[in-house]
Amino acid sequence: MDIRKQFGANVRKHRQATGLSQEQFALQHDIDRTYVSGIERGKRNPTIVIVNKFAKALDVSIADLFDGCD
Amino acid sequence: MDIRKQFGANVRKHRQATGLSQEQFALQHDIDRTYVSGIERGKRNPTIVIVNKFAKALDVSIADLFDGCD
DNA sequence: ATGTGACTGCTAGTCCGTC
DNA sequence: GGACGGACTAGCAGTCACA
Repeated sequence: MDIRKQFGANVRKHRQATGLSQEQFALQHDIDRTYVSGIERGKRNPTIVIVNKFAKALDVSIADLFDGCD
Repeated sequence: MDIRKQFGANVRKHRQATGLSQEQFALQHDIDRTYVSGIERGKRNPTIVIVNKFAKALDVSIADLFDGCD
């Protein structure tokens, strides 16, 4: 599976676990609304700094966001 | 600790575990030698596609490359 | 065998929208 | 609420000469 899709799926899973919408989540953590959308759909190829930002925002480890890769 | 430095340190650790020099490693996996150098020194902010490439080249999981990040 | 600055092409990251 | 498009700037990918 494409790593971008896997990463996006994990972001979505953990965001939904927080009960927040993409918009609420984006606003709360100072991220662009459309960027969250793009990430979750696997259309983006984020840098590790962004990965770190999402991990902290979702309150999960970075490893959790790469769960299922391989 | 800066995630770029942590990532770089982990890459270096696992590369050295293979017994290969930066140059040998770079040649073997079709990566530029100076790029490996930049990564290991934490001067680069690679994308997850690159992270995936390094994980496969080093034969470790992606989580291993983020070991020690909080 | 590795560190470093500089460079070009392209894309990551951001902002405005519509459906 | 979320998908998707266009446009823009900052910064990454990839490479080189040189130390």
